[in-house]
Amino acid sequence: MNYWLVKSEPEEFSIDDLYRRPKRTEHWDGVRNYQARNFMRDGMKKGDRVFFYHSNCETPGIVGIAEVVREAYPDHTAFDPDDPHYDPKSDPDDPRWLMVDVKYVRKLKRTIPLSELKDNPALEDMALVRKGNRLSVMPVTEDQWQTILDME
DNA sequence: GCCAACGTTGGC
DNA sequence: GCCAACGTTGGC
Repeated sequence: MNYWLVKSEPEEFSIDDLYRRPKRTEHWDGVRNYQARNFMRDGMKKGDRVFFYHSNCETPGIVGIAEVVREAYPDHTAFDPDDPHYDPKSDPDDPRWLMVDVKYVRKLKRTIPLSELKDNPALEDMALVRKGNRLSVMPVTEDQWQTILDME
């Protein structure tokens, strides 16, 4: 099994929003970064576990766990001119952008704030804690996963 | 192919 | 709200 971390702005889509979705499942649309897309396309497999991270909010940090329930398929929001993530260069016959479906697993007992993640030497290789990193989908090693669960 | 300009991300 | 860091765009 592989481990991942995805970011979301809670005012746009929070862990509670995921919980309230039918079947507690939502498609992870709107990723418009090639590196992040490639992780979804090439790496994310059904059953993989995913840390849910809240960004751009009062206390940025890891708030919960989800799981991949459907592997990469075309992100239809790229084809919709009325969608904020519309990309005219994504051809429906050769989709440029992909998404996966993720399902709520559980909330963490507490938010693990970014500040604590940055302070833990065991996590210094995570893209998340490196300065200026904007990647919204990233891999997490098994050791990092366990370290974070221990922090919970 | 270079690189300046621009738009976005996201912590603070 | 500010702004540093980064990715993308497009002129040349």
